[in-house]
Amino acid sequence: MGTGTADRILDAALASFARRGYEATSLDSLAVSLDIRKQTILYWFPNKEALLDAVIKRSAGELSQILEEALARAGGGWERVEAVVRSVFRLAARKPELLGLLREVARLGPPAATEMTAALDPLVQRASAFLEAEMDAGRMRRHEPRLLLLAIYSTVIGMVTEVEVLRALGEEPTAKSLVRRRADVLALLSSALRIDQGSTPNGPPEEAVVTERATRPGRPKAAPTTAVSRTG
Amino acid sequence: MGTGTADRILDAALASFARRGYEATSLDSLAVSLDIRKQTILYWFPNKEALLDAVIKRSAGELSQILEEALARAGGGWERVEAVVRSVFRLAARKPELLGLLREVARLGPPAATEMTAALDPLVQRASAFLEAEMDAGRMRRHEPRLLLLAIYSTVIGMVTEVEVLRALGEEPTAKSLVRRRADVLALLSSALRIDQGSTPNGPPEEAVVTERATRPGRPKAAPTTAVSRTG
DNA sequence: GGCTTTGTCTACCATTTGGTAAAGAAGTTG
DNA sequence: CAACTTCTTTACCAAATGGTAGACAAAGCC
Repeated sequence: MGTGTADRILDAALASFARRGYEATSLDSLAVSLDIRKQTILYWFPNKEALLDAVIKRSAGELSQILEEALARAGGGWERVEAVVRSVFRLAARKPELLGLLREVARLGPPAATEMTAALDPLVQRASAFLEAEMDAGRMRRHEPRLLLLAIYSTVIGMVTEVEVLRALGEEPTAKSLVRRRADVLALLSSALRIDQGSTPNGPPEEAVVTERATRPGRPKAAPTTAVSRTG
Repeated sequence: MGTGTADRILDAALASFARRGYEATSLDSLAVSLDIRKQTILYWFPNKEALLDAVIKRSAGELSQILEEALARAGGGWERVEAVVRSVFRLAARKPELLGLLREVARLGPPAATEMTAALDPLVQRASAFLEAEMDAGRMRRHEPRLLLLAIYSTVIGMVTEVEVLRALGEEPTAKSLVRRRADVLALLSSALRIDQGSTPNGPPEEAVVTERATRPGRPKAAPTTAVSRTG
């Protein structure tokens, strides 16, 4: 990441906006965490909202770049869905703030959300068109593409950012759990969307199974001790 | 809802916490919207956090009551999933604040989330056990029950509360759109989870989706004491 | 009537917030 | 060196925030 002051501020702001929320982040606390004075922040960004805007702009760029690259590497058909999902999960491990910010901005609404929306719109359009094409080709079950996209978005983002709900379900937010969640999301999406399940038996469901095996050999739902009793 | 001061405060707080968020809701603005003084709020609730707690307690109770009733009326098997989803969508139309609060509390984390979690835990346990039983009975595709639950939760809540994402997708947050979304969610979940044994007596899933005759005939008189029209 | 309880209010207050003004400090350039 | 630009700081500030203390009115109770 950047070494310049502005970049350091953006990093800290991104982290705090994502984890604590925009309103709950004060310029002072941000400054303290960076060991600078609040006025330095206000020198680089005229006010708090401008800071948020800058964070959104940079993050949206990074986000779409990551997804674009994943798509560029990916093949066609279902592979593309998988590539995107994997990218998001990788991001959840490597830079969860980006996804946290996405969630926060969606909560904040306009004008913040408008900017994020605009930046990610090309990807949304591509995804929408892709889903429709897949349906037309008979490789996916037919649904309203936009709503399907929202369902996929919600599921993946939920699996990755809904820490409290995960906790409520007795799922710890560890790296190992993340891998399991990824496998499950892919399996779930596959059974929800794919139509070709009968024809190509072994090729497609590949990586998900591979990574899952990597977690632990004997994990067949032993359900040790408590099912769920997280009442901390 | 209640006519007492405490109840009116709870109503307004619920609405504002859900729509604007906890931090963005000031006791003063709340008081203004109720045409009372801030100190009256602090008379009934010792501090802001206690107010949030009370809102959560009441809302969690209402929420679980609604779901319990829906489950009590519902039959078995897939019908139960449908009943719950329908309940949530009905709630989204009739009292969206409850779902908004759920989302907000999940964002806030402990201690708020802990309370909500505790209150809804029985339902979570039932749901989890139910899903597992359905899988064991071979009526549902096998997945990790808790993660499946999270996926369902995320999808439904997303469809209902992610206003900004909906807007980004070109989906207007109207009542008509809500009905479409409900149909789509049910169809999606159906194709994702159900193992169709080919002996479905009630026709294809799409039909069953539209069965519910909407609650058109009689609206229950005048709205019971508006739940905060706007806040300064 | 007096006395206490209950509920709402006015009057303050300490802190925090985002933000302004302007003074250094540290180069860069003429 | 002096002027200028770039960056960071100190010194303030007005508004808003959550919260305390206590006056005041209306009941209920003896």
